[in-house]
Amino acid sequence: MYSKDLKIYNTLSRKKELFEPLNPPFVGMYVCGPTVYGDAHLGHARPAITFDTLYRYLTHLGNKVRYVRNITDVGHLEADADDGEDKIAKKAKLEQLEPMEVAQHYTDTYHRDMDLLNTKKPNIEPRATGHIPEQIQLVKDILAEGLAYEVNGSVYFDVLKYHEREKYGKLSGRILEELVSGSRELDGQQEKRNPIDFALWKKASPEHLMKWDSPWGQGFPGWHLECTAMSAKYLGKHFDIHGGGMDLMFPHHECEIAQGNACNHTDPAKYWMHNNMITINGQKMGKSLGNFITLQQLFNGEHELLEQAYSPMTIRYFILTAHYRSTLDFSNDALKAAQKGYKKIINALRIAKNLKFEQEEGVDIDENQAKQVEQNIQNAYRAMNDDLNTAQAIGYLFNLTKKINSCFTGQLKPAALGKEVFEKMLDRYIVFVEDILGLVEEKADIQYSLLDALLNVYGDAKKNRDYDLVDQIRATLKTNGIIVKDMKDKIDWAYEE
RNA sequence: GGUCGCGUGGCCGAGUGGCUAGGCAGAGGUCUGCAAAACCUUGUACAGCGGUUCGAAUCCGCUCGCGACCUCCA
Repeated sequence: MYSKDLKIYNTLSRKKELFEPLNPPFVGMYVCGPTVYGDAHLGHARPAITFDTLYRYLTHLGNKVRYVRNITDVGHLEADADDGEDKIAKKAKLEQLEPMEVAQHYTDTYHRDMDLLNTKKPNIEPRATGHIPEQIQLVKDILAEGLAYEVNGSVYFDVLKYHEREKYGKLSGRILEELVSGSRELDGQQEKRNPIDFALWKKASPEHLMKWDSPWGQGFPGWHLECTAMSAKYLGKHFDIHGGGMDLMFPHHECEIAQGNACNHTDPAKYWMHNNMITINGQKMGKSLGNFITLQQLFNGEHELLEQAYSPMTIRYFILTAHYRSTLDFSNDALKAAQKGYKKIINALRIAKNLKFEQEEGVDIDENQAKQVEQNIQNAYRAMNDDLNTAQAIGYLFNLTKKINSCFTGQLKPAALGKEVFEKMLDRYIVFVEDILGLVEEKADIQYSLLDALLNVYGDAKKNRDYDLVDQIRATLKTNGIIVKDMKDKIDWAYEE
């Protein structure tokens, strides 16, 4: 069989490490989910697809994975906000809606978009607002440890004191002294003993919409607390994998580590994984830069930077063609190329599902061809095992694509591969494309039985040399995104690339 | 300013001391009524300058360029 030794890059050690579950075959995986106060955009797609693929691959390798991804429906404090109003509440006022109504709406649209990208649902998708008691308990625990202090109804984490016990900054590589000297004075920091301290619990102003009773008065939980509370609740105090975008490394994940160590006396996760960022035409995506593209805009092409619409599977494929730790640049040229590549894979997938082995007289096994097939399968696994290198794995899949297409057109006889290798090739190809990479066929808006009937007419017309009719059928199908494939002994169709 | 990372052929994007990445685009070919699809062939790429080495895109140094985080953000 193929190697199951998966190596993943652990941000904590800055090295690729062999992945060894804490309690095999069970694997606990926590990924930072969206803050639901706006439509899902490109930046949400990458971590969702990256960790979906990890989830799929870990499962494929035989692990029993519990995948937890939170919904942040308590807005985080805004950086420069001096009114203590959180993101969700702010948007709510703007739209005259209840905060939970806003959260529900964007949770729904997030789910819709994630479904379109064919990401599997997490096993548990906890909401921050559903875990206020747990978060209050955490604050109490950290206070009891003497690593937090209360000021005017807010509670702050005492980073310096924590640092005496456990190093602060080990995930992001920050040096505490530099953080202290380099931090800026922001509004509302007068309460803190030190600028780098962070809020565990924040006092709510009277006009603040989302607030809860606590031992320190009415307020709401701090930036980083929900992940500590919910990961511990559902995965335990020490679990296998914690994932998220690189931008969350500091301060969010650093603070989670501090909180976890403060109250649970252990690092929350054994492996920390971070996907890199996305750029658009070489530029960082940002609301202020006017290149903020939502997934829906991408799917329907309605954005001034987009020359056309790009389907969800094109986006998924595109994201998988780069390694998750590399930055990935979105451009029309790159996406158009991705669209063609995706369709090439899917056309071969269709073929792989329908091909049957045929033994033929006088066809000997071509050892060289058979060996190439074996090696490409092995290499695809090796690539995935090497820190989830989907880009490289796809490269090997394209080599198999050629073999599959050749078998279909008759240029390579299945018998030349031998039954075992041939069937393994088809099986592994389907498993890789559909189960591991999560690439599925986006069906054209067309009835397949009618398509077959039309192709019969097409075949007859060809026999009768009625080329006007032949061309007409071709043209009609082409407008529906279907290409007719004429081969020596048969006729088939494919999605237009 | 501090910390970290990156610069690969026309484009995208793997690789990271010697072994074809791959896709898109381009060129030639097979097939075809013509096409398309598919397949085959085709690209002397690794920012620049030095250094280490038998050998460097891959290691080291410098220079230039780009980016990320430090501040809402995935």
